[in-house]
Amino acid sequence: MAYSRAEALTVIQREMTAFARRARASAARTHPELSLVSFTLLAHLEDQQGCRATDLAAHYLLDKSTVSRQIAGLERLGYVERRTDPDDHRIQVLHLTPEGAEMLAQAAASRRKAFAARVEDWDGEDLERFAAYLLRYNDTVAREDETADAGDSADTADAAG
Amino acid sequence: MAYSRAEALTVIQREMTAFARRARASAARTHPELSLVSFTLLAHLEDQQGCRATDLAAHYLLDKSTVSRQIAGLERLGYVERRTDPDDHRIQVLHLTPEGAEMLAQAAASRRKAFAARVEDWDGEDLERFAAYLLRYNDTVAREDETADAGDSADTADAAG
DNA sequence: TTCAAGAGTTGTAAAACACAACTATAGGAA
DNA sequence: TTCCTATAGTTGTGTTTTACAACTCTTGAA
Repeated sequence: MAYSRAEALTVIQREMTAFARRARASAARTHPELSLVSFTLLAHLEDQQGCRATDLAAHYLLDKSTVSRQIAGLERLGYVERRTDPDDHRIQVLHLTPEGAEMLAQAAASRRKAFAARVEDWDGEDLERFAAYLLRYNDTVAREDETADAGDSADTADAAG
Repeated sequence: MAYSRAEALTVIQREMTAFARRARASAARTHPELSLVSFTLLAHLEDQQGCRATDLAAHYLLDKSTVSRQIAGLERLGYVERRTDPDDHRIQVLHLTPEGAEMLAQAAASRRKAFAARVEDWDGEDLERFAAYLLRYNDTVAREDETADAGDSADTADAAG
């Protein structure tokens, strides 16, 4: 706990990145039937109570074609359904099906179990603070993306990523 | 700041995952000539002052074939060199070349710049705590992997990813 | 000397991904 | 109205990342 500001920045970047590098493999091991991508897309649909493919692409910095194919796969599996917006037929609002919600819940539960074990000796206050820091950081990134959409400085958006 | 423990867990998992999902695209945008994988491999080589391909694979949960090809690419680019261990000719200790160190420094600097801007209004103490939490969490995961190697409970290793 | 284990490479295939070109819809302007 | 531009999404195509399996080479121990 005697970091300089610069050291803290270095550590945060390195550890966040290490975490990110492991994420895919970890998810694949714990729940082979639902990749990290699929899991996060379903989770976002649940969180948002449905949204457009475009919103998913923006939120996860993916090309719309990638999202389109991912969603097509999830639809084939029966986890996602499309509801065309009655006011604008260009828009398909994506929703979890009951099967999708169930699968998400199962995957979340097994992930959650391993995660909870990993932080079982953490103090509740530390967990809260950790959560708050992550939220604060990710909110900053999200706001950058919004302004980047308006302007053109997309290259400054989300670098430590 | 009035999360229950369960809520904090949920938030941490969700936000870490969202971060992980964006990481690749972000890295690609900020520094197109050095992918997230390449960057992390080079960074680990610098951090460890050289290591084996096997160590990289274990640390990032990648298959040894994946690491082998990544390293081959970095070697072609002149960023990494191999030094066969004189005592054991099976082992190739990987090291950054001066060019690799230079490239890493440049990529780190541009990532760092964007990152620093994102947390510029953060209090130093918060940054320290955030860094400490990440270290603490990742250390737990690393220890799990070690014990998993000894035993056979690889499925419990690194689930929240 | 034989043999099992570790380090690394290569063959192969699948998945994720981006870019570009396309269709279709919507909404405003001439 | 017609035309033009923008948005939402799909599809064609090619690259990259990745894992698994089979292989070579080296080591060390039986």
